[in-house]
Amino acid sequence: MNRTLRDRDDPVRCNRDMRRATWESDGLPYASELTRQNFADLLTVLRWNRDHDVRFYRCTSTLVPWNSQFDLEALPDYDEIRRLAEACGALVDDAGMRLTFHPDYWCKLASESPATVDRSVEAVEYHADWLDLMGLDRSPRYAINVHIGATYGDKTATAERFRDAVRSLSPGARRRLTVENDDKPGLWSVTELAASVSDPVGVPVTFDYLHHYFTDRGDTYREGFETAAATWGDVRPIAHYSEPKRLRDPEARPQAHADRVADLPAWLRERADVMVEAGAKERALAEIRSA
DNA sequence: AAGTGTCAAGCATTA
DNA sequence: TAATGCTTGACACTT
Repeated sequence: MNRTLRDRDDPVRCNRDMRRATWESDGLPYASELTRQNFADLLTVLRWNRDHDVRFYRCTSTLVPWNSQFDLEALPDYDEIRRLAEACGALVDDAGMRLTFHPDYWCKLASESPATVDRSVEAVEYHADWLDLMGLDRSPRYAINVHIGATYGDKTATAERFRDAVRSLSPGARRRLTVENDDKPGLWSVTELAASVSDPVGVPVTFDYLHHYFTDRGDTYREGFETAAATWGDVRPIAHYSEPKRLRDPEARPQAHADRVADLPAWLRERADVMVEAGAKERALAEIRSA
């Protein structure tokens, strides 16, 4: 989100949503209206980003609320929504910006439950539909970034299920999928992802700097990044950078992200497009640029 | 008008 | 066995 635009008297935001009861009573027409407003505001955010030299944007997964329940073409305002989406994509492309999605925590492609896998595959697919609607390349340049996010007590079997889910994706979804290292020691490190997911089925690994602290397996940050970077082929790698909130607030969980960042490593910026993950969002970026 | 608790989706971890 | 966090807003309800 963009805090500057969100905090205006007339807020600009792309995550208008509704609850189940509203979906059941108001259905597609209301979903269409929210989607239209979300895309209209996405265009405003992207213009702001272009004008302020913010070249990397993580878009909300609530861009099209309840999209698991319908196809985009079914929306009453589809034509207008498509025009707005195409304008968003053209702006991103013309300005050389990157735009990524990060499906929510319940997107579990390697779940032991086939129904959960089906819903998760469907979630990745509708994120890909949005990127297609915007006319953006089917490439991890415009990533749909997920975590495996679980082991189910058996990493080998979990990796196998993840690979099967990847193989079941449509080309537009599969070619944009990336997988990120987790933030708990028992879960997935960059080395494990590179070996069990990237090498066999070609999914690039997003290196998250803070998460590497919890899953480093003895590798330095640079070593972890190099392992991940090698999985990106011709596409410039994505890295996530954030600092622990605990540096400023001793009560905070070790995994919690700080509102701001102080030190964005130069070596990382040289090799990757870096997404700053900070509570203060674009303000955190402005502050390190002016420092 | 402003504040509070709960809400579609899944796991690992901690209490 | 039950909270908690992951992110933040929608909505119903209370003040």
